[in-house]
Amino acid sequence: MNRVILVGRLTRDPDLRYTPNGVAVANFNIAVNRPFKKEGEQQQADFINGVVWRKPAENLANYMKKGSQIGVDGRVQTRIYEGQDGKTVYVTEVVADSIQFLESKGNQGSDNHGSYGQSNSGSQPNVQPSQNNSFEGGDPIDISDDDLPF
Amino acid sequence: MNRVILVGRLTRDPDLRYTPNGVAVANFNIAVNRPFKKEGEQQQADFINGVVWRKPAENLANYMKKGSQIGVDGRVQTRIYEGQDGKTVYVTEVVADSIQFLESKGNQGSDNHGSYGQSNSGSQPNVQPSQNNSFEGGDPIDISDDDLPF
Amino acid sequence: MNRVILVGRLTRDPDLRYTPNGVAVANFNIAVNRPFKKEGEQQQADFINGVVWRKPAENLANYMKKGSQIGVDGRVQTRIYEGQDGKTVYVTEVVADSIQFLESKGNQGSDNHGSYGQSNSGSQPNVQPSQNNSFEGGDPIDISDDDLPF
Amino acid sequence: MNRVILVGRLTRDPDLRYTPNGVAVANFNIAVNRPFKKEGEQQQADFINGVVWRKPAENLANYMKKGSQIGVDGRVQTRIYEGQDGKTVYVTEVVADSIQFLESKGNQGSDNHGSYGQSNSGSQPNVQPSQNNSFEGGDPIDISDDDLPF
DNA sequence: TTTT
DNA sequence: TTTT
Repeated sequence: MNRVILVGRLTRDPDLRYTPNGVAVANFNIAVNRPFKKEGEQQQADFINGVVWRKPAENLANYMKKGSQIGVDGRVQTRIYEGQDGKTVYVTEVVADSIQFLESKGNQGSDNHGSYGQSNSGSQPNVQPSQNNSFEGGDPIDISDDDLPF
Repeated sequence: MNRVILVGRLTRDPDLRYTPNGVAVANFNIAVNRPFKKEGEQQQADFINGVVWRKPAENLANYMKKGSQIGVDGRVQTRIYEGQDGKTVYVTEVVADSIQFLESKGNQGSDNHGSYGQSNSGSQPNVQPSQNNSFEGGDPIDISDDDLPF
Repeated sequence: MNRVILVGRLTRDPDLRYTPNGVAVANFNIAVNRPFKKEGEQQQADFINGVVWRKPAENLANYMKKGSQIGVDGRVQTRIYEGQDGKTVYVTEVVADSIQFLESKGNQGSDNHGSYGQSNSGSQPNVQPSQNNSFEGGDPIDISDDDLPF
Repeated sequence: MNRVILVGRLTRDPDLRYTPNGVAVANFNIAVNRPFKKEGEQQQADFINGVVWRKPAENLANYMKKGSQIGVDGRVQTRIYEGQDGKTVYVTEVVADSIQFLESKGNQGSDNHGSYGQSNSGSQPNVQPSQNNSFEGGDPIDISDDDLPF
């Protein structure tokens, strides 16, 4: 039994890539606001890394961008990899089984929600396979179909 | 919206400590088995870090130990702290609102489920405040009541 | 362990009432769309009854109305009561611990989303205690503080 | 977004049937204990109806029985049917995507956990298609593959 | 008695 | 640094 449900906003555009075997995988990060405790306190949030595979990965990259509100239904995954310095890195992230697009209408017709510079939000969707296969802050090496959880 | 539900087994005895203000907090790690994919594959699991505060922290440390099966209802939390080497460490963990003890009967009357040596499972419960306040693999410094999520 | 998370739209305005002791309780029903199975199929939904107590009940009635999108975090509750015909009625509903308002911006500035007539959406919020204490389709009799789940 | 997680005990043996097309479907009811409120109060529980399809339905009927502790991961479903008296009946139940068997070892070697009489727990598993297709307290008529949620 |  |  391992189930996570989150509703939050993407802190950057989803990062879509493809495994050597052509399987789509998108990494994303969402800000999930914590409930307010006290008057006058500023909003706090958890910034949670997520991964999603195959068709939902492409849909996420095609339709959602920085600032988009999404619902995530998935599970908590832990994995380890060796960092550049040879040290073991421990990763805890959410693997999404499905992602719901909230606010889709309001979002579509509007501006780019504060994305800029390094971001590719706006007119052209970021669905092209990346020329470099490293994950931003993730496993830089061996994403193969053997990693697929299904 | 931020909700996590896990059922798994403690990979070690819960680590109960107290903040300077006397608030109980327990760190734990549970192995949550993944569903079997194929015949003949060996069991895989996610090893998820958790924290629980106050009374449920003391209950966990008093009644559960390495190998105990528990259900966790909580939320995903991310936080950062500065490591010994001055680098920022990113932590993703589960903050438990409540913990259910599964298998309590079988566990009570039985042996110590493989705990040994450095473990304090068995006759004496590990509820005494620790003389040193550092977290194993966590924030070594400032645990005060201000950190409390409620 | 009993946890439910829903995201959907109110099918009518929330129905806010007060127990004899002045405790606020709101009944609501939300339509939760099922994922599309096939092209060309029409949208299907589950229509789930919910209850929420105290401050979140008043907030729901004050800020949300028919058509509003909400997230619900709660538990499944079953209860029985005796119907008008003397037969036992079995009720399964969701008791919300917390409700998140989604789409709040788009909703505030806009029209009344199809509410009319018998509905009180619009200018005057429906927070006044009702003169009659019966539940629409629920337990018609004894709502006292003893029923409170906390 | 529609997710339910429950941990509880079967209040009777699962009821396994087959659709005319040979698809397995099991109905079950689990008691989910509520958290204790006060010292001296007696344990309260919610008694929740569930359905599960295909292979997990057969596994549930084969391995679990009245009293077995299970974890359920699924969604809330509402449906209506016409009762014997011609009145519309509203049903709210949990459709399980997956069911985890808790306590499996302790359960296997032990006695029948209080089942008796009308129950078929014990040596022979209740996997045979029933000669009559009515659901105990459910839709008495048309269970066809069209009802399958996947 | 059903929402977009 | 991983549980049954």
